[in-house]
Amino acid sequence: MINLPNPTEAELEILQTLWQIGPCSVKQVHGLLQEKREVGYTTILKQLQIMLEKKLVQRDESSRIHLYQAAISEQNTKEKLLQKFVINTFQGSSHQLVMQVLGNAAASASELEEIKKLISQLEDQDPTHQII
Amino acid sequence: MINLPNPTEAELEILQTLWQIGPCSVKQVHGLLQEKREVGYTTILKQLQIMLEKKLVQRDESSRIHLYQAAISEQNTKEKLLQKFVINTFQGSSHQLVMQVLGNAAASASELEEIKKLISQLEDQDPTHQII
DNA sequence: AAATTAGTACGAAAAATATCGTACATCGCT
DNA sequence: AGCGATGTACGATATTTTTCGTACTAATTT
Repeated sequence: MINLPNPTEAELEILQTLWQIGPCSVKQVHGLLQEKREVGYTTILKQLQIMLEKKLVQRDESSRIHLYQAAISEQNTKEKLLQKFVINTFQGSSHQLVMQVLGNAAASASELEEIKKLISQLEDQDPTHQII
Repeated sequence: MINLPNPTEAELEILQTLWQIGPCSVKQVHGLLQEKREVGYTTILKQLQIMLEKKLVQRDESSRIHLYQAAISEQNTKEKLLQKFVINTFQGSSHQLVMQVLGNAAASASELEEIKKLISQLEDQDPTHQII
């Protein structure tokens, strides 16, 4: 299975927090995650330290309370994760994936509208656009 | 991180093979995967045995050469994997995911057409449809 | 029937993730 | 200065997933 060097699930969970609230202390991250599930403080601390080594986050050590922030962009990370997911699960066919999403999860009327609008834009901007 | 009881990556890789070619021997599965990456025969064998325990596959032992086949449906499995992925990566917003796909990977004109068609169908069939 | 070939079973190790306990440092109070 | 509260560092363990070597069994060939 193709394995791009991506954050693991637990790491992604932490990244989501950092993307959401920006630079913050271990305590803050732990606080938020704690709301979702039982997890030890040092677990998150350790995780952040590991992520620091992997350069997934960076930290400001100027004060005693270290502040962590994401070192990789939300957009780019999700893009890569999506790419990997599509390859592993839908044999690389994003078309297939979209059909699955629309077919199963579907969307509200207004959101379908929005998607249609985006599609039109794509068609206009580059008629030869060919990727999937 | 939410963890639905899904096949792992290596298991999914094998399932994809089984879905594709139907009931077959370890040798066949191994042969196909071998084309993609270096992997030992007994690795696949063991994996299939584990998957049998987990009821991800079933096997026909009537002949000496056991034949394995997927015990879970392709459709349903991908649906669940997608669900989990959307939750973990896009905070449950399939809308966000679709926008990401269309924006980045995009699609060929004809496929965009197809998607638009599906959207229209969805809109027609149930105007109050509301899920994302 | 002996030797080679083709399978399966199974234990165990390797690798990757995830989780935590304990020790140590620093700050703010009394 | 002494003490409790709040932090970080780090080793260790647990868990999950992946991989493979070795042993055993049945078939096939010579």
